[in-house]
Amino acid sequence: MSDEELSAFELEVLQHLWHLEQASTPELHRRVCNVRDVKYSTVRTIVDRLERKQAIERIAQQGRAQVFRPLLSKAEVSLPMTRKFVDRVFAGDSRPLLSHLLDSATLDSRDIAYLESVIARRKSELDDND
Amino acid sequence: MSDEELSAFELEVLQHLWHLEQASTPELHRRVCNVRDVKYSTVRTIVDRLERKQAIERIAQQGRAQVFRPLLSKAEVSLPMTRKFVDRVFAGDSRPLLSHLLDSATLDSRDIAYLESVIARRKSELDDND
DNA sequence: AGTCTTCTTCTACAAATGTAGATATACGAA
DNA sequence: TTCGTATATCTACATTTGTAGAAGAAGACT
Repeated sequence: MSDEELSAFELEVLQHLWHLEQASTPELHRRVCNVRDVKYSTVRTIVDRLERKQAIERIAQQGRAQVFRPLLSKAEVSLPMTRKFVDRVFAGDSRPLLSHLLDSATLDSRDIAYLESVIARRKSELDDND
Repeated sequence: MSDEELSAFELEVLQHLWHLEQASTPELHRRVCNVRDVKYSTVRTIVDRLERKQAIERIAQQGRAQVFRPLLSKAEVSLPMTRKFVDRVFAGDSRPLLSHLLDSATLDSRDIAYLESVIARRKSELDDND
């Protein structure tokens, strides 16, 4: 079930689709080109691979261009990828990553208030023997 | 400067080296085999690639076995990889990852106390206009 | 209707990755 | 000192990934 690995480039295109909700291949090509220069057929190949991996689906035709939308939600992608990443890079222990992010992320007061509330909850849920 | 990408398998072997501080190829093979079954020459290939990427170096000979040690620290590997991961999977915004980890990580009271202190510091460092 | 464009589809290809076999060789034991 | 075995080295190969060209076809413009 959608458990194929997604490559860096595939993720890049999927990000655009998440952002746009849906998009044609030419549109995706333009978006990618805003960042770096790649040929249309390159992007098209990535789109095909995403479709084969059932990460996106065709939903319409705009002129001769096909329109796609994501089949996988951000969470469906990011949760398993995060697990794998933590396993690979942090030997399964997410705490160093957590503390690094807490230290380095750009956070405004609202973010901080939210994080405080999550920590407060985690604290209240502690077993006595922790 | 050590800016090559490290593959999943290369990271796995490097994790063992970080843990052991140094190890011979046969030792690494044994460790990897504790988890899944791979041939000696497979591990040896990975070790060679790590050496070519200057992620590890030979430091000794034990009988006919060569002993290696990491040349890259955990931080030297995990910091750039984390940046790339956040870019790819979270479009550069680490906050969703942060809150997911804060929510899901296994934390004892000591961990929580530490995280509280980091948040307190971040809070105290807030600009007024944040 | 004819032509120009723009997309699609197919094919290709080098590099990286995971995986392993074959062959040579140096240690260590007998 | 010889021999068996554990290691090293080298070669190989399928798959995935990033990248793109060629050829055909469907819309759009005149």
